[in-house]
Amino acid sequence: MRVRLEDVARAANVSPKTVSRVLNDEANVTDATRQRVRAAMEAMDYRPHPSARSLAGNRSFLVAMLYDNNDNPASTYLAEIQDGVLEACDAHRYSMMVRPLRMRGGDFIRRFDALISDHHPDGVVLTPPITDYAPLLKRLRESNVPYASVSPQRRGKVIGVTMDEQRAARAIVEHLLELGHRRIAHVIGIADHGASRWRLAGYREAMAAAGLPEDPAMVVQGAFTFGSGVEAARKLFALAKRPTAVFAANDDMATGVMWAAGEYGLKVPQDLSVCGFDDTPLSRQLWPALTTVQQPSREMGKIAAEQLLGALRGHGAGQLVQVPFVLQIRGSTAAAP
Amino acid sequence: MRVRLEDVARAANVSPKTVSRVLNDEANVTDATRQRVRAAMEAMDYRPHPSARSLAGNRSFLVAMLYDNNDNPASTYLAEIQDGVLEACDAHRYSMMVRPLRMRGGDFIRRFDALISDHHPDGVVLTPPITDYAPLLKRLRESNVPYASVSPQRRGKVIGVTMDEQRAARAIVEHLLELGHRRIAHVIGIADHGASRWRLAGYREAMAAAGLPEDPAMVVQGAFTFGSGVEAARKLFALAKRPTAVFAANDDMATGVMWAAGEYGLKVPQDLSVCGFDDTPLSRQLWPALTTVQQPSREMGKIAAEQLLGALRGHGAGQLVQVPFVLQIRGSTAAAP
DNA sequence: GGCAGAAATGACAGCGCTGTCAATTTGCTC
DNA sequence: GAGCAAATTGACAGCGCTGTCATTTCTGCC
Repeated sequence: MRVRLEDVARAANVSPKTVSRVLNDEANVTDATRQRVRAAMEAMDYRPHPSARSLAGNRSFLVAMLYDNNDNPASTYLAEIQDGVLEACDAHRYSMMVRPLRMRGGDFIRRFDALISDHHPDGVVLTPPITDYAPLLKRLRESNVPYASVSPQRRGKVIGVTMDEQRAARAIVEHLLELGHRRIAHVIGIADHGASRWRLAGYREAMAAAGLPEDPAMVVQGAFTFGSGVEAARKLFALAKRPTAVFAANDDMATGVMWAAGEYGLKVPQDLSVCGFDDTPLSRQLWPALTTVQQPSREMGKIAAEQLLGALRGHGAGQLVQVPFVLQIRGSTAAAP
Repeated sequence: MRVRLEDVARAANVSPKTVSRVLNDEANVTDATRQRVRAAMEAMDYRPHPSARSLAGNRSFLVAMLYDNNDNPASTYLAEIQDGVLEACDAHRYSMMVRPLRMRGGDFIRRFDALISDHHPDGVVLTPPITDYAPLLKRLRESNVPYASVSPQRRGKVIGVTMDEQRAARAIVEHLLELGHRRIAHVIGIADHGASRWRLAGYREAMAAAGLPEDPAMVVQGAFTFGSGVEAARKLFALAKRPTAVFAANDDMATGVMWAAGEYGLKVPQDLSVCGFDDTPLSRQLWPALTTVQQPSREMGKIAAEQLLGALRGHGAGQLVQVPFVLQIRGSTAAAP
């Protein structure tokens, strides 16, 4: 039979309420009592019943991780974040639930509300691009549900984790500049994603700092997918003065650019340097391997969840933590021809 | 304030217990009453409190999806299964929780027990390679937790979903044979995964049926990773009589084979045909794109969860459903040189 | 040693449902 | 229309915890 809190109380010779206090790390328990109760819990392998705790205490010990399954980034990126979030939740004895929330198609507010009233999460972790949907953020604040973002965002009083995408993008373009490239193209990601904007801004910043005027033909719209990278590259390669280097806003599009280069008989990196962003496993498996920006996704998920849980448990308000990026210079970039 | 079952009961002019009966689709409620209660629920946007239901009814409405985060297959594969499982759970108003369970390192039984007593899932969905760990399956049965597998397994009285991997492997090797290949190599996956065994069996079957004696040098061990594919291929290419075609047990290893081909100056598919298994997104993004076997992962996750939920809700015992595979013939295979 | 105030502990109700079983209504048969 | 079994409905306790508030025990201080 299941060991209940009451059983532990009897074994430790205290009232159930005191065991509850120990369980929840509350104040006003002498160290001696706390020890005794802890020992009894241990000895009996006591496991509190989550539903009973939730019902009586009016909290669920549940964190929901939201992602957009419509135009989400690479699934490996999400999987890594998920792993990190899960690790943090486990450490704090919270459960985690993942929830897709399609942002295209209007009624996401209704679906979000349903999620909240169906599952009662104590907090929510937002992943890109959901982090960029202002109406949802507004709704989150209205419903008074604490949340943390794994996000390129860095403004406002948000808690979670971020990376300086603009500086990373600038750094990778500077790498191309150092290799002697001047005609450097950029393939933009989905327009309304924050990530796209910051990566573009970093590209522009680097080009401007190098004294290169912006050539509109060198900046083409993509959509974060392989196919969109192929199409964007075809436009670039059809130009009279084609670029010698392409910085695509993510690895999938960069892969598309490399594919298109093959079509046009351009050798990477001899004729064309290509770089991406994200450091997906794919980027290492290409030939040549892709120069890209690595972000510590797993760690970011973990940090975001920790900030959220810290705030939930009243340990301060939660921060917006910035993590470093790493430039992964690999075979797809070389000196300008 | 929250709408409770009692409120619905008052509105529909019945007892709380009757509302509960309607909520749980129980028998012995007249159609008229059922209608009335349903209408009241709808009108008040009633959402049962999961913890209260769980506590009183002694079930959690929770399905746990287990995966091995040690040597798991491609994360996209898992992500797709997860999506399918989630879809089925949502449809039946169950929650889903994903749980990594590292199989290397012995104490997975203890960690599994902790998972059960911490979260009380009503059922469990197993993904490869967890499906192959007999001790865990034994423990599942002992603890009386219903489970379904997404699995290459096809023997025994298991419920879930399966694909005929052996026949698929045979089919892809037959495709190579039809192209005129005779020296066909196979790169095996992690030895104790069921998937590896069946894919190898399919390879052997096809070769034997074509009257080709098995050449031990043509069968090399891999580990489902890109790197292991590279190494395996190097061994094959170093042979005096190198293969004209390689069938790798998954796409990641096939990608490694293609990489190694580049190192050796072998053109794919002119000098070497390569094929894989899984149809990961990666396989489409290579150049040339990879010939491979597509399995409907998302659908498989959904079916497994549906079988499990059906059994949980007493609609029969649950089946082992077999889904079809699709051979994806793409640019990486061509006539033998 | 006695007293006030703070700290520790406990009693008890109740969170929102469902299981059990009793009470009531319905549908038949004669 | 009485009598009986089956179907429907309801009363009530209780799932395992925590919130509230009352009670007891411990401090320090005069």
